[in-house]
Amino acid sequence: MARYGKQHKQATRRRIIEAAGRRLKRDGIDGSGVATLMADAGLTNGAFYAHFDSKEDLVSTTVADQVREQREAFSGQPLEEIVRGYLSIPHRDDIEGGCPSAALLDEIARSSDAVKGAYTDGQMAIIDDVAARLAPEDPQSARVQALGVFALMVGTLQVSRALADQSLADAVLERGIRNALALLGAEHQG
Amino acid sequence: MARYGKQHKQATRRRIIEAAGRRLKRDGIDGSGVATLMADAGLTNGAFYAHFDSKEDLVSTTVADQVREQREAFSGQPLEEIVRGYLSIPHRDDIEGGCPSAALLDEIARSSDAVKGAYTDGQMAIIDDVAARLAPEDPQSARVQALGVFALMVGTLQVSRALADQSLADAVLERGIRNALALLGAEHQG
DNA sequence: TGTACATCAGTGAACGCGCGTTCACTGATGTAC
DNA sequence: TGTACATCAGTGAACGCGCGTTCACTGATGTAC
Repeated sequence: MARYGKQHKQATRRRIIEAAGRRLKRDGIDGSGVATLMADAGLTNGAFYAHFDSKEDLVSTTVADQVREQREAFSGQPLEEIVRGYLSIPHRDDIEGGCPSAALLDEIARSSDAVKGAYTDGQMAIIDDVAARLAPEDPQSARVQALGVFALMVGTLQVSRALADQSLADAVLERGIRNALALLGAEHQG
Repeated sequence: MARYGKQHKQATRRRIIEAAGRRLKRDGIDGSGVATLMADAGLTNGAFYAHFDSKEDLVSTTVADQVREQREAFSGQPLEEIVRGYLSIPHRDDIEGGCPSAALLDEIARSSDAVKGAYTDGQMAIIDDVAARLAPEDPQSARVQALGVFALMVGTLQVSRALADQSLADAVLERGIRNALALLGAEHQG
């Protein structure tokens, strides 16, 4: 029935989404053209529409995939390790391999509802994971706490990336770790 | 000598820069075309190059102007009022009139060195203003502290803007205020 | 086992459009007399 | 005071280019016999 192996097209689709994850974080959504995104996956522009309805479809799919990957990267790690890894120099210096929120948050905010929805759904899953560990008995308050810490981490990474003065940029990361742990610890024990 | 009043062209330039401030924050850098930017100022595309060397020139100029305006908005206010104003619902809901960092930080990070430099210079002036008030006797540590609080505020505003659930978005702002004040107060007294 | 065939993933040229930029021009302005 | 003029801010059409998208096609694949 199927002329090609069943996994063939699906594997190509995966390849496009993974390459797009890196490209979008590096060059932004508006800064990444369909032809470039396809070339990154080793294909030409024409094949694109056999895999996605539109560029927006790819962007929604990729954002969802990126956030899911971020969630997996966090899973199983102690909270303190998550914070230290997130606010590390390697993560700061690896925009295209790093957290999609830090790279794309304000462009996502300007995007269509489909993209925003894909982002929010995935991000809230991460928040709920953390909240469940913080205070399973008071999920509503724990969510807000987790979001507060997450916002601090995203902002800190962005600021550290924007600073030209490297020793200052490094110091901001260190301070960010201290601040994040304080916000986690105080509530956790209180 | 001058056929038009001296202030005429200068006033037009101002008009372009101010309109561009709003447009860039609303639609992003890549999302704002020269023709649209000029139409916002009540002009046509052709006149653009009598005022700026290139789109990049306008972007650098506008980013610098926006950050300078943000600095003025902060000046004279007590730190606590700055935090409460920044993390307020009106500011969250007014992207085009609000803080350029919250609207554009990750797009600025992807821009040319000219744009990044214009941003960093202005932003560090704000940071130094705050640092001088926090701990004039230890400017280096106060700078890092001020940057840490600023990063928290930027990240919190972005996250609050991205959340679809409004009551959650509002709660994140409230928590952000508490967190920012804690980071200011602890150090201030320690 | 070897060949003819149907499938369909991927190619590459073309579409209309908006981009940043250039330029010949228009016409309102302030000045000179 | 009224007119002729030089200035120059702003107009609008045009440039080459890359965008997102479409489509006729190619050619490698697995299947049928």
